[in-house]
Amino acid sequence: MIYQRPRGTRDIYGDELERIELINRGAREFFKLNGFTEIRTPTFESIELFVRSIGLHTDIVEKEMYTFEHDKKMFVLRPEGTASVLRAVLENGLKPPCRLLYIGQMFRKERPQKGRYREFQQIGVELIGEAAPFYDAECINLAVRFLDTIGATHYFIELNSIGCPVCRQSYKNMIENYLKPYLPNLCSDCQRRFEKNFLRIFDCKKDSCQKIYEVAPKITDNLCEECGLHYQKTKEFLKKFNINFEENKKLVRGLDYYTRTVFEFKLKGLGAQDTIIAGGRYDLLVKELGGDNTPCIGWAMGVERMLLALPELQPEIKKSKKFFIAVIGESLFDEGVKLREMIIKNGFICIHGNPLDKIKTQMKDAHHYKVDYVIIYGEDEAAQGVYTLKNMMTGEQKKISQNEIIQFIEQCQ
RNA sequence: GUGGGUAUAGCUCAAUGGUAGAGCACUGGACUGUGGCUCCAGGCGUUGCGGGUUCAAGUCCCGUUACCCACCCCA
Repeated sequence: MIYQRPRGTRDIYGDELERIELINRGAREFFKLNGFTEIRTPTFESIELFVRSIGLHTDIVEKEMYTFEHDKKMFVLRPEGTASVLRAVLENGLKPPCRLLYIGQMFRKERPQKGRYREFQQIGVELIGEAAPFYDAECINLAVRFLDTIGATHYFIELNSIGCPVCRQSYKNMIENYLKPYLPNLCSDCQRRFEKNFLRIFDCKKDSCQKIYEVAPKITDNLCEECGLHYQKTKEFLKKFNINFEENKKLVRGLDYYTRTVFEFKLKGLGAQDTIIAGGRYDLLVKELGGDNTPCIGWAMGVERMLLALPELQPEIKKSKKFFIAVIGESLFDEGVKLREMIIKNGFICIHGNPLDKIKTQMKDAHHYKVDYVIIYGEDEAAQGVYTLKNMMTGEQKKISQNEIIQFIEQCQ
């Protein structure tokens, strides 16, 4: 093999592509009906946009993003959708509140593993300019109902609140004091997280660390009054929506702009990357990007991961009947063209064989393409004014008139 | 970036250090207007790549690349 696709990329075709398109179409339809507008932003943006939104976690920018320079400016293949969408809202002067849907490829320079690729597709929604807890619940509700329409079921929802900068700061003091005696017992990763991004310690996968965190105070239990109330109301609305969720007080986010509600939809049996939808409230980000104070909430779904987990739960893709026209001899070509037009007009798939090929070759082609019916039209048929219709499943064939074949195609399911 | 596993025909995989094989797929024929079934015929593939050990390496050793899984990270 001389050429190979780059690490972490995939060639998508056939049934898999059809399933992805089915989900995309489903998303457009569903969210349009729920008052969303689709937005398509550039696949690359100025690097400053993401540096600004992600903050001073510069190692993410350097290690995890595809960057390139052009005309002395640095650009980056977008690693996520939210920053671009907010930039577009500000740049185009869209007036909040607005509800936006995006569908597109994202790029992250991570080492690939199960359910993690360097180029992947996300479907995401953002409710921009909505502060009330109802919208936290509504945002999750929309995800649930969308998953319903695409036939996904075996997931569970984890919910938490990580508060605002005020409660986070006081919680930080609390947890620092609490963990100080345990610090030497934590793994080296956790010791680093403790310094750089302390909420992330709860993501540690080591039992020895988790044992300590299990009984440590959680931010969820130490929210300020407003954040606590917001969380309470969110949960009440979720119950009114009849949505089952598990509170996970160790569910956190890596970036600072997240506030209050965070949630993930997870699937068992997916491997280490088991989150199919991740979302949360980000009340600080628009201001961070230079806009007015604008509370927002949204989520994004990884489409490939979704598909990887639920191939069998995809709604059956309707297989349209497939015809093959085997015209024998160039002089009869016009007849085949007419037949094909009629078949396609009726919404069926039709492949036209090469009229210069022997019938045997054309039959083999028909078999190769797994067609349902072959219509043979050669000298014999032309002389008798009929067509030979062969059912490739049963092997039966019969000669029928032009009217009969039109009737057959029109009644074909 | 770190760790473990894997790498043999188009695909899925065999081969106690001793001549590289099978199934499927593919091509042709039996079958000159009929695919699938049956039968017959057709594969010297730099065993990922580069070194080394050995009389002898797909097999052992070192390096390297790619893939898979996990860690880190996760927007």
